[in-house]
Amino acid sequence: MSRYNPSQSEPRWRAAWDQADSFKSGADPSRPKYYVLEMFPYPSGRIHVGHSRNYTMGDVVARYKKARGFDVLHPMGWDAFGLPAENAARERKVNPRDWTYENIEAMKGQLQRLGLALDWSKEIATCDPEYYKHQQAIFLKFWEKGLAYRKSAKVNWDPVDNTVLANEQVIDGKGWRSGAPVEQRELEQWFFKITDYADDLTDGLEGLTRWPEKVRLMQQNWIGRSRGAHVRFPVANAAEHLGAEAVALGDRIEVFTTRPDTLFGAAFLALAPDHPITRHIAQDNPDIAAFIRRCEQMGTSEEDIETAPKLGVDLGLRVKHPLDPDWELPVWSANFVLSSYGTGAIFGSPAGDQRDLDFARKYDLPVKPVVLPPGADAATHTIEDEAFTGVGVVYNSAEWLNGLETPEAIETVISKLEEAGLGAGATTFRLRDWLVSRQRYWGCPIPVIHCESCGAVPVPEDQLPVRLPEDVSFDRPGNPLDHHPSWKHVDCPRCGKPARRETDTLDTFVCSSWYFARFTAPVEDAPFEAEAAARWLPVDQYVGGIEHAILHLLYARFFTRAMRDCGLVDLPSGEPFEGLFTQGMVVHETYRAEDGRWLLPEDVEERDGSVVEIATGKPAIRGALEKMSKSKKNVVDLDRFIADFGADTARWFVLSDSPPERDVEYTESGVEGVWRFIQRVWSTIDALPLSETLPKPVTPAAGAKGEALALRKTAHRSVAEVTDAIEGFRFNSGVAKLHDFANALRKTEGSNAEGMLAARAEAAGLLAQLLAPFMPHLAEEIWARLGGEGLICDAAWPEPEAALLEDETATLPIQVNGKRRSELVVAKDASPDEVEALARKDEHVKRVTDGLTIRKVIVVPGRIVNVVAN
RNA sequence: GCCCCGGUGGCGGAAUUGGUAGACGCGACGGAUUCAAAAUCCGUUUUCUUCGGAAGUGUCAGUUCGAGUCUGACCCGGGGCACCA
Repeated sequence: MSRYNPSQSEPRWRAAWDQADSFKSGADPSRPKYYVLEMFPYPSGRIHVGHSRNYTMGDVVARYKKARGFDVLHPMGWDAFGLPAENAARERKVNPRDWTYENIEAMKGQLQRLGLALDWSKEIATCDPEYYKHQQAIFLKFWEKGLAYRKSAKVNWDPVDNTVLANEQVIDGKGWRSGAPVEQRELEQWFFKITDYADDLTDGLEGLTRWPEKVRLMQQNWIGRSRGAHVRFPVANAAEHLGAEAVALGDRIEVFTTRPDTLFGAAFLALAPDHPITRHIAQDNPDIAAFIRRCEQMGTSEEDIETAPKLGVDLGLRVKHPLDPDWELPVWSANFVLSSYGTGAIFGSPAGDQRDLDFARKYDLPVKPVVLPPGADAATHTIEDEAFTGVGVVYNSAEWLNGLETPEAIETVISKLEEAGLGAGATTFRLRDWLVSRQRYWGCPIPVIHCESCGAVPVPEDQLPVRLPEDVSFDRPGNPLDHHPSWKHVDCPRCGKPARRETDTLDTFVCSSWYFARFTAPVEDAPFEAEAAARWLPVDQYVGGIEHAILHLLYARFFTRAMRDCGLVDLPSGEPFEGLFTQGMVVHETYRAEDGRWLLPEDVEERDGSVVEIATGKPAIRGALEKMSKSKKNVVDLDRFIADFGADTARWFVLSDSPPERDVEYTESGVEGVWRFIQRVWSTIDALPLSETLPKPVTPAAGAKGEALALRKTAHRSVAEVTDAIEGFRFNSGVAKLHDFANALRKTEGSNAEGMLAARAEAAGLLAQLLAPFMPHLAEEIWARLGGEGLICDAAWPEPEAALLEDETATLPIQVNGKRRSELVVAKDASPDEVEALARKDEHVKRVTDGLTIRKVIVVPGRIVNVVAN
């Protein structure tokens, strides 16, 4: 009996796949296409077992779809621009380019050793000028179309990474990479007009039925569409308080509200502290200037905001109620009004909004309820400390409005406002435009030249790419492109006068917003071939981490729409990813020394129930299970793992036990279990007689009886079950079913029943085919051993024989009053009456119903019998 | 505070439309093999039990002939959003 040796077997099969060009896409355009993609990696160094889960899942799908007859595109590339390369340059004095390409080479080898069915002919690296020159062309196209623009705005500044960040990259007020608290700076920067698509991006979510509900919800919340109205309040005493500039600032104050139906409950207007009118009045009013300063000094952290009291100051300004000219309202400035949302101004309706109520109570402003909650009595309903924010019936308002239900009242008020020319229905969004400038070196240069006479001028297309200079110095902080002696000095392409090159680079999320399109045909003279993109897009199955739920996945959806509208891609929906799967991580135990150092799991051991560091003998602390990461020292290197156990073990392990969307814990014993399984499968195959005497593995063992028939049933049932599991992304269930199947096959060893050899040969062939997407090397080895034709990766997926999926008899559980008491073996086509009669005669049923009357017997054919007795 | 997801043996988890709860794996225990160990193989493994059976899927109620699955309230864990008008 031989053992299975992956280190000998696996390289042989990878060479065979390479030689046959097995995974080349587009080989047969008559087949339906299937595009499967895993989020491409950042070349950070080396791949560990944690990374491999993502690629393995995509690979199962790719291999399965190929077997199902699809022309599969499964490419791989490198999200190669980014800060770690610059940090490496600073710390180790290496060139970011060299560092990146070395990592790419190392990681490519690792991915290849994992046995992934990838089409490497489509490989791309975003830091390659061949890639980013097209990105620069797309940028210029967006600019031409008004989808890219430059403006001065308050932006998020990361003081550690020394660059600005998009809103999406600020998590809890901190930079997404550095974790440093973000500062606000007024800078002139490039933006993409993602807000143009805010509506469409929200509406499009509904069609993404193969996306996780959770991701769609997160995007919906992030875009934050609210429908309501803009309402303009005429200023009653503008001349007094705003002076000659009243007209410039507007003699009306516009607010946004989602509840125009509560307009008659208005008690005040409130402006943001940095609203232009607030600022203007503050020029001559020290009290208000002091208030603004005080608001600016307030923290922006979660805790600060939660505990911050409502603060405000009366600006002295008064406005007229838009639907009642005799009614004047005071105008305040309040710290809870944000200048960045809506119009930066609100009308306070204290009975219907908790913040307004808190504010009104504090400053003694009137609280008039105008919405009557369902079931409440108009005569007695009052508001104390809690506002009523729900829907109901309007009262205490204008005659024409009283008595209307909330939705109708909203519509009615909007029409009245429109008639009066003082408002209109409106939709606002939380989403802001995407800030894409970065003050970094290792990114795609923005192809713009700044000229004193001509302004910002696009680099002519025939001069693209604008290449990054390679002779850069990281000796001082800041952007090396700014410090470069010559790179930024160019002549204006329009007037020829000396000008300055834009030294900002594009956010690396721009690179990942269209790479999936370039994969379809990475040609030289275009971002991608329009025809190829039209055939392959959208991606049928995308696999990646949940951490990109908003960032990458939202940007890519925007970018695809923008490319569509620039005529670059023919994809009417604008949706790049038809199916999305967000996989869980591989987590592993962590250990720390008492002084806080992270320790490798192999550097600690258990002594008398507690953990100690082997080197020092000092106690160590067992930490939480954490996602594998270098900084926590709990990674398992993929090369090391493959050398010890083989790629198939890694693949099988990361798919076992936990559902794909949840985390899976890395354990030595789990890995050993996989190793045992592989050896057992191999020895089961090895126990079959030599291939010459065996039927070919695809031959049905027709006419089997008894034990042989039972094995055939198990085999064909397994085909159906494993197929379902793969289709439904339940790889852990597929793994379990394959365990069952392999165990069943193994149990038939030594049986001399009639027709058994043929049945075993057939089953072994089916087992190999079902294993193939999960453990492709072992599957090839078995296939060859059985004398299968060609490579198993080229074989068509097996179809179960329908007749073998059904039994002639059914085992029905019998319940009495819902409790299982017995079971009954009946013919599959037994009539309900027969089954009922048998159930009534059952010994256990008789015993349990002794002394009771059987009221009813429910027979669910083929499933269950329930006897109701009392 | 709002929204979403989850809670099943010692552990990871299975049970896809309401129909035999605990598949499969890990661990543990017992046995075989061995001078011994490793490896391997066989068996047991939800709990209680008077060995007939009884209880059991976070808690409490409900719907149903029948609930892990559906409904309501609550408890616990995880995630997202957050003075967003």
